[in-house]
Amino acid sequence: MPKSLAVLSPAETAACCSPLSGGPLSREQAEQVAPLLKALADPVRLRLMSLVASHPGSEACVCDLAGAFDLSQPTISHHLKVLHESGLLDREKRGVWVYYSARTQALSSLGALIGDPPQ
Amino acid sequence: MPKSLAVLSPAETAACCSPLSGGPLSREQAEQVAPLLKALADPVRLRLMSLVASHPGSEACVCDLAGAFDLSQPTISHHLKVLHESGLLDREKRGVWVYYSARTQALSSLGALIGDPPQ
DNA sequence: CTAGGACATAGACATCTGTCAATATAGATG
DNA sequence: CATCTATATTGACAGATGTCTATGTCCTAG
Repeated sequence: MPKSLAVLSPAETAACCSPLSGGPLSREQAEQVAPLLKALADPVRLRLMSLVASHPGSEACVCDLAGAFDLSQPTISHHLKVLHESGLLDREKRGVWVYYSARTQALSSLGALIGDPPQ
Repeated sequence: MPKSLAVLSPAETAACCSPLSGGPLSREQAEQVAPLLKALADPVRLRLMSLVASHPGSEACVCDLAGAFDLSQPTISHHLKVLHESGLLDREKRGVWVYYSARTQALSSLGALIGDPPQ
């Protein structure tokens, strides 16, 4: 049975209920889920998510991430902001550093919506 | 163990191997997967995919789909083309009608990459 | 062969997106 | 306070994207 949505973030409520082949998505559902996919649908953001998610504790400082790309610091900051605002990354400041952590529940809900078989 | 990729379509090879939190994606991997997500990352295309995937036989004629949207026929045709070219929909002409069918294996590989736990 | 219907393509246009350089903010340190 | 370092914000700009109208293609029916 579907669990209660009351305590879930937007990212989770958007993707928790009905796999793609389990029935037509409503316009409202589609408009909730699409921004999450859009946030992931960029090679840089995909790599950022995978870098964060595969770090110990599923969290990483910006300084751990930026070096992996041939992009300016503001560009990395921009992509992290997109992922954060979509609800896929959490953000926490510690001293001078900012740590981003993966919302693994949002990711798995999203994966389930896209890929899980009907039942 | 990872299955052989030799017989899989681009859509499947892109998403078959390594869940997001299982290790950093390479640039090449990210550049293969991102276009699939981009194809799905639009509310209209999400609904099209779910409409096709939940039709009997996971296939539907354009004429079954267009009525569900308040958009012009060329716009629907455009979105179906995007989904087809990304490898998420197959396309088959039968007489006057064109049937699109969901590549469920591509969908589930993609879902697994995004959402599955590390092991 | 001609006409009609189903779908695709072409071209136009406004909006969105990814990137950068420049600048701002804010915490740590001297 | 003055400076340094880590990160964010701003503004600009080229290119991608979603939508439409107009038109083309291809099959089927008379």
